[in-house]
Amino acid sequence: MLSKKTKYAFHALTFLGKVGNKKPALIQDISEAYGISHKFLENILLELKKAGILGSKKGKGGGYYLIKDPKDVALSKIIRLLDGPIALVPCVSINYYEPCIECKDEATCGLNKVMIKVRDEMLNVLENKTLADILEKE
Amino acid sequence: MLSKKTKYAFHALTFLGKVGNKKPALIQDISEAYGISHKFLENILLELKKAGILGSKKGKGGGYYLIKDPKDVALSKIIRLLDGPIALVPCVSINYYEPCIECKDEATCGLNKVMIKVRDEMLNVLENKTLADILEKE
DNA sequence: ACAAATCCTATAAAAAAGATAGGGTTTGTG
DNA sequence: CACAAACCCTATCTTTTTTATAGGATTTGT
Repeated sequence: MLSKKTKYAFHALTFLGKVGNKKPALIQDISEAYGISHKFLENILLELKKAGILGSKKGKGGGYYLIKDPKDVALSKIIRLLDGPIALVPCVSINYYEPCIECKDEATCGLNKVMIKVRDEMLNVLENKTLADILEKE
Repeated sequence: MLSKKTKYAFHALTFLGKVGNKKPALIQDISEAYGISHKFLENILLELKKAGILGSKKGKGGGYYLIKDPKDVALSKIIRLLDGPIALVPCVSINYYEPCIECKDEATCGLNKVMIKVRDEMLNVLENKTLADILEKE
């Protein structure tokens, strides 16, 4: 399951996508819209900013806004940023690869093989669906 | 990612599948084969037994053995048993459904829609691939 | 000058996962 | 029968991860 962090990120991005046009929205407004703790959301938005997805403006009239075109923000990007690997086992992760400690030989591991298949099917959706697809359906 | 519990379950099932023919194998032997703690694995095998996937025999010459035909053990079954939901958000889980607290209206939630798609693609693999597929590739 | 708002980092609290402990029960064998 | 082998069961402990909070620093508009 996705962490709350990631889910909240998606909701916040959706909120900002609806506001649109680089108009800054307040953390406050987003957190109230979804009943998310202000401070928790603050950390999340900051990460999204550092990743180049959001921009921000300080002081009165400030807030966060979407920098990227929603159709250029793949779901996979957000998940990887906040949750880490998408794959179900580390030994088939593309971005967070690690050998499985209990596995002596990856080449002859049957689990490895089927998990590659699962990963590919997940990525097929998550890399191709974007924030724009979420917005379109709201 | 899958928990270690689930990964270990897959490895243990593979081990037992290779032994085959309802010949009981010792916890000890499985745990040594993969470097898994004996006691931790014991709990896992017990759960698999309670779920009707494994059988066991006590006393000398005892152990655990596969009750089911490997091709009747879908990967999804093992994951759900030990890890819970396969879906990435609770509001699209088939077996562990829960509404998302931050979501006011599921019907108009864009995230919900794309996550149904992800879930279906995952299930398409996980319901159709079985222990037999893992065994075949080892 | 002041207030509004983000920025930053640290820490606390809660939950989940991983691991261990230890006695109970069943069963084969001499 | 006695005994040892092996699973059965449930509780607890430890570690890690996740979730949440705290509090001051910095920037900016009026």
